[in-house]
Amino acid sequence: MPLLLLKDLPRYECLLESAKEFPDLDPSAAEAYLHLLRAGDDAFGISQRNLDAHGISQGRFCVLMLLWRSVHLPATASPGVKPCGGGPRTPAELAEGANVTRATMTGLIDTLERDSFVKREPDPVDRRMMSVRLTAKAERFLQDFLPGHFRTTAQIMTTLSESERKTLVRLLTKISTQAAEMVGGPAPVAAEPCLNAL
Amino acid sequence: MPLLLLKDLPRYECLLESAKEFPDLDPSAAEAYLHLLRAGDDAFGISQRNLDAHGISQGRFCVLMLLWRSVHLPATASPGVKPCGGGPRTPAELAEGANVTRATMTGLIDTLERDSFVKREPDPVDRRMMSVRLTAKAERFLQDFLPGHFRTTAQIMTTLSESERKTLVRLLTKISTQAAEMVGGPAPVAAEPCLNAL
DNA sequence: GGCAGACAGTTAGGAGGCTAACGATGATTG
DNA sequence: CAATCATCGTTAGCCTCCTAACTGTCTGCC
Repeated sequence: MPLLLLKDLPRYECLLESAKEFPDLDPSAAEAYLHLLRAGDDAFGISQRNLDAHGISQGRFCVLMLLWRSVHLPATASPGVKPCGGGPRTPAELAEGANVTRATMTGLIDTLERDSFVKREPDPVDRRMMSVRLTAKAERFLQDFLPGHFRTTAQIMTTLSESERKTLVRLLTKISTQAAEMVGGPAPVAAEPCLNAL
Repeated sequence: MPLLLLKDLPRYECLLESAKEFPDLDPSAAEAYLHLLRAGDDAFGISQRNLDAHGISQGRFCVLMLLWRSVHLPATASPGVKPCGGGPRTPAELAEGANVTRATMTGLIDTLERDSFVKREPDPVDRRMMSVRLTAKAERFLQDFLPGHFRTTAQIMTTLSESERKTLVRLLTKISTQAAEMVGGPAPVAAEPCLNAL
């Protein structure tokens, strides 16, 4: 469980109470924000539990899925359809896809290779690069593991109707888009000295 | 950024494609699940950026907020209104509130105390316990930091109308409730030997 | 009183992220 | 061709989280 998070979210009245002291506090925004993090962490925790039971970490699973995608959803899908796969092969591409640094990816591939889930091979053309490949063992593992994983994630969303899911995705996409704009924007005012100047 | 996560979510058609191979894959559920984790991580990342700029980690901030709540939202709020505060004081209570282990809380308090944000005091009654208190420096820091923090979280939700926020909270609460039920339920089938038996 | 068990806080060691720097290789450009 | 710069994968060291085990203190039952 990666997120260090409040266990019990403050009730709405408490947010209103705090808003008296901090005019910048928008109660409905804060409520939405906290529920988003809480629900995300809850959902993540459920699938984490599933992964743990199979002795595989979220990071390793992510790498396996990226490699699996590059095998099972090849770039040349049906004609006239944009390709779904053609996924990453090199450590740098995998790091990009998994949203981690290359250094972290080196560590992940190290342990995956130690456990015989992947194999490194030098690129015959560009000698700076490596090529990472799933082993047969990993293929068997995924064939075995994925159905249960999909059932678990489906069960989390069981309580939502199809139209509710559509609505949720729409709202979440709005949030992600807004977040991306804020990241692209100016960095937050660094009150760097505040920590030590007090 | 705690979540190791796919950078680009698979498009819906790709989920449909994969569902052919895995009948257990519910495309709309998977889509909602992935967007939830992505949006949660995005929102978390934004506020993380804010915290980083002030040299404070998410974990430390969480502890400070719990302690702040116990000071500024006392258990005896307005008459007839359920108390908002009366927050935790001891390391064990803080660990419970922040959803981490007591060992982790020890480490957090260690560094907070090193930076003069909190002070440990032995409990005069029960000599097993400690009492953790915010220092004046921490109070000043929060007074300084929180307005910007609240503006940031409010900005993330800027794109959502009041009714959209209400809807979002309602759907997310459903998900959290469902997740809590799944956690309480039976543990996932542990295919323990699968890793080494292959 | 005395002892088993529960509980608070800490310590030790491991896993998985990160940044910063490195050597090796390839690309670009005079 | 040679110098410079970019890129790839790796290493080293740090931080924060975790689990497991330990010490000291309280509680309950004889």
